[in-house]
Amino acid sequence: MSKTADEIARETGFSITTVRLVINGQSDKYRISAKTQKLIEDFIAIHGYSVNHAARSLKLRRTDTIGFVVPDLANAFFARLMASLEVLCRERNLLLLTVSSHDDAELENRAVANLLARGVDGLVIAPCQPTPPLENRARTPIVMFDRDYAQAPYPTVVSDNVQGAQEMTRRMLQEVKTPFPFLCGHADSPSIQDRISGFSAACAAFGLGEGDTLIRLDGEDSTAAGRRLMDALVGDGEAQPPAFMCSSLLVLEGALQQLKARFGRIDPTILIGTFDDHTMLDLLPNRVVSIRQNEAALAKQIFARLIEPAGQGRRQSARDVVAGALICRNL
Amino acid sequence: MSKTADEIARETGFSITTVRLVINGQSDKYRISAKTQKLIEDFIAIHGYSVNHAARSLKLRRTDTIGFVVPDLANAFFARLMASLEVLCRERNLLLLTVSSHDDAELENRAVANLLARGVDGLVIAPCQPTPPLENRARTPIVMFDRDYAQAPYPTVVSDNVQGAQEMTRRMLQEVKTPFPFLCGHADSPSIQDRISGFSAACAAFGLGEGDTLIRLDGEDSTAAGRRLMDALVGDGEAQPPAFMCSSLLVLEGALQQLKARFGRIDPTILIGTFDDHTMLDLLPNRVVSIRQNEAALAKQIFARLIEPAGQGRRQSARDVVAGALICRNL
DNA sequence: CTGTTAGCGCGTTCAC
DNA sequence: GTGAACGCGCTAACAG
Repeated sequence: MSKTADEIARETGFSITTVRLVINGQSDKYRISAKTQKLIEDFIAIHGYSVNHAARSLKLRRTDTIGFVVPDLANAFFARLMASLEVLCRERNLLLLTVSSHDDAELENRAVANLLARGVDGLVIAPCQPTPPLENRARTPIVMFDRDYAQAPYPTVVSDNVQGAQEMTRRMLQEVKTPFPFLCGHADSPSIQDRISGFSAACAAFGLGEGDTLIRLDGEDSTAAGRRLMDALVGDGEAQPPAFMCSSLLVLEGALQQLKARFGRIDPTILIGTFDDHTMLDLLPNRVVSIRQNEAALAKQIFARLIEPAGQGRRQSARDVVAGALICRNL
Repeated sequence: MSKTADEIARETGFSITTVRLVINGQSDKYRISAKTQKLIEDFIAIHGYSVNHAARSLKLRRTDTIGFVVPDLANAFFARLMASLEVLCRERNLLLLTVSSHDDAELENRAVANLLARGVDGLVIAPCQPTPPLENRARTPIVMFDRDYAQAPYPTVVSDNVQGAQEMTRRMLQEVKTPFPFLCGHADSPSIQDRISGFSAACAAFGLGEGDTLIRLDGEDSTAAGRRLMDALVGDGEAQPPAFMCSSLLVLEGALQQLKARFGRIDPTILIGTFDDHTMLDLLPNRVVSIRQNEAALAKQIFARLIEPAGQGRRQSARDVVAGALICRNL
């Protein structure tokens, strides 16, 4: 460990105050003699000094840390969001404490409690359950994102799922000009509800009736769900669907796996739509439309909500919506 | 904020020691009367209590945190490793502080310095440079992984790249029975050197001479590098290579992008080999061989090295090697 | 069984 | 220009 301010004072013979003034750059303000200053600075250059964050936190009641709880960092979206948040934190000398909940409500609660107990100065949560029972006694600023469970007593930032679904659906209809199915995992989550709304709206705008709006639901968001949904879709038929849309990359993966298992290959003429983007979609020969969330913009908005003066809308649980981008491949 | 132990003592009328004994579950040991215990527990149940980590750290000179520095969390390998490490940490009530260096030496140094200054109890680094100039004055246990820059003064844990490359090459030769190129990004890194050794060894074992061992190098690990390498490989020729191997997913992506750009499509008969695995490789119709690193085993080994008593081999900078798994698709 | 005490290192305030 | 002292909340050792 570097020296403490006390040690420096003792070993240089100056008083602790003098040393501190130099360390904190207030030497001019208090007219410390130039040579004293130089002496101390030289000593530090040799022996080093770094503040003891524990002591500092204890005194200032502030840890210079932000907690971040996500369902799963293996999900590229969360990883990218984390990267964006990290940049914002670094600019302000904050450290991001990231914990994954593995989509487990119990783990999520423990993570939140732990971070709160460690006195984070702010907390960002992508909840995996409707009601994170936060006993937030410290009144730590909290922001939720990604999933907007309506009742949340905290500001929430989400991507514009309605708009995204609508755009993607419109683009796909323009291409195939006929109804196509929307395979939805994690059907009970609010974001998915929004995506369904957007899909339905675009279908209606295209003149399709209720009966032509083909939505298939599954409870979980996984490749298994994708396989189930695709299995139910193709049934015993001999034809691969000309087009379909998925609620997430995982569902898409499962759906494609199922096609491959069932037909031995993926028909390259299928038009594919999916939420969330991934460079590996480049590998498909198919026409692919996807919605990429704007992680940087989301992070910026989250951060803004996090550090905005308390009471300025925090109580009203503001809800921010950030647009995504439509990405087209091979068309 | 929850009450402090002092407040609880004052407000219940007991002494701070009594309160603490109850809090720390040592009430039996010190024979605190049952009713005193109940009184205090009830008070806490109502008003809450959680230790102040800052004060605790200040006193115990221990933060119950582990620092983790990686080049890039968008890289699925690091994300998975982080997840594995997190589990190990949680079991021991440690919090993982993860920071990305974005493959920037300066950021890496700052991250390391910052974490060290914050007094992490251990530090795990996937270095992006040969010499992380660590002024580790606190003698914090440090473990390096993923990239083994030989001189590292700390224990290092890496995947068995020689063995992995050898196995993959052997499997591919068995399939195509003819020399094929190895496209290498980030050629100066030690892991890549190992992969090249393995590749060469397998080629030699197959009876191929030096001239048939086709290795192509690029300085960086990126899709751009992959495109460059593939471009140089196919030149003006009209044929796609029957088989090739890549040093990473990024290089593979770039190589495939280039094929697509050059020939309009990716020949599905190409045999592809790559380091690092990704479920999206399922989407390719091609035969694909890949090496998946064993993140859980790596994490376990890293953790073991991190918490092992200092001096037991730490100084000798142990080097652990963990085997990866060969994954075959469509063959 | 319970109470008292001495720091951990830092920031702040007041005194020389 | 410089020094001394207090308190943040906790742990640990010792004194009843």
